[in-house]
Amino acid sequence: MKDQIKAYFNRYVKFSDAEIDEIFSKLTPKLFQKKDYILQEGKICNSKYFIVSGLVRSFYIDNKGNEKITQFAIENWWVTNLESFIKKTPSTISIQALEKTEILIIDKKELERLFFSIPKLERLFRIITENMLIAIQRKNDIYLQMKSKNRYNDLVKHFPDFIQRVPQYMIASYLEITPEYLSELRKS
Amino acid sequence: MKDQIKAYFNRYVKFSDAEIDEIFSKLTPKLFQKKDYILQEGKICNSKYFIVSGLVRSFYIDNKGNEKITQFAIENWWVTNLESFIKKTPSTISIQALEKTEILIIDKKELERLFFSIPKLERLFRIITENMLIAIQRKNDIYLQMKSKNRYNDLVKHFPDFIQRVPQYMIASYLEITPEYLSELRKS
DNA sequence: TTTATTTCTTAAGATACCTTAATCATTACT
DNA sequence: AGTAATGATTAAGGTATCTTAAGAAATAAA
Repeated sequence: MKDQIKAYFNRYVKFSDAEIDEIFSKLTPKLFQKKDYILQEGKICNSKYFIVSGLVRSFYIDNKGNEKITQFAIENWWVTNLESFIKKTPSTISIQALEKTEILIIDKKELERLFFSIPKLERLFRIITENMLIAIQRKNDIYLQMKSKNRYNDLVKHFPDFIQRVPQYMIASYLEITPEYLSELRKS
Repeated sequence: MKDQIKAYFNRYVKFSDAEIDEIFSKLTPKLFQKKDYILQEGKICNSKYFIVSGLVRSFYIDNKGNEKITQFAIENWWVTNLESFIKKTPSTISIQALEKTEILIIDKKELERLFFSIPKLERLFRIITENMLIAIQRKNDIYLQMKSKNRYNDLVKHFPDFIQRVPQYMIASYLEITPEYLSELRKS
């Protein structure tokens, strides 16, 4: 696991082994079983979660009581509710494991301390945040332009994993359509 | 103008006057008239743009030839096409002034140099990027949950400025509906 | 293997939003 | 002031997607 972390952290910024050790010592591993909650809506999110293996979803319950999935995340992705994390407000989303999932937890205060002791880490997190922003903008652009049929095809093409590992009704939720309509689309 | 910059940069991180001077010396002021392009689709975006005063929009042309506005930005906001800026790929959007707009331009290479000479600046930009991510996520959530009638009401409530300063058909584009349908909504 | 639970499909009727095209209102130009 | 250009409204008919409700299929539990 430490090798995976080392490779991941060295991807954009080079850290010494001593720095990696220091960072690693602040990461708390935790194993989540399928359906376990990593973060519950309404709680304040004081951590960022690094997925070592497995699959999770972020979702909230809309005013009609339906689950709306905003994100899937797999190995080597970070998940958190950034707004709650930054502003210490109650989280508007829940994060839940869809498979048995190994996670490394970094506490907000520990991360702040690490930013001061290892400024390069701040650089890494700036870059990660930029990449997230790009990803989320790209998703929006695609959704803006495409009808749902094409959004589904796009997802199948770029993330075939998700299609296989996630039930159809969750895919529908992520695509912002009803499961019934997705079923309809798949026929044609 | 320098006072405005100083206040802005000191909002999240405290800089010395010498540091502010160094940063300020790398910012190139430029005045854009209404309808001038700050960035053209297809060009590589090598700068971030800080709006001192005025109003701009980001937009692209969809496959039917319609303009789709993805963002408005006013004084004290940064605009850029992050994907193009980071990956040096052709920009998928254009940025255009909707009013006479004063801009400070920071070149990518200069910014990288400043990050090394003033590490605190990296911190500021990490925070700015996080705030942008939060804003874009919030917009998405609102758009996911709300029908267009409510999205319009929400915009009127939170950004009354835009409604007054921007023609209705651009508001419609931003809300992802046709001008005709927005007109319909406004009646009721 | 049987039963229970979860997931997927089908179909009919409803609604949000779009398309087109014409008219009206406003602002800018000469 | 008069004409052109731009922006806003109205209305009719069409399409994408949702709602509800029921039944089929697959997976998990007993």
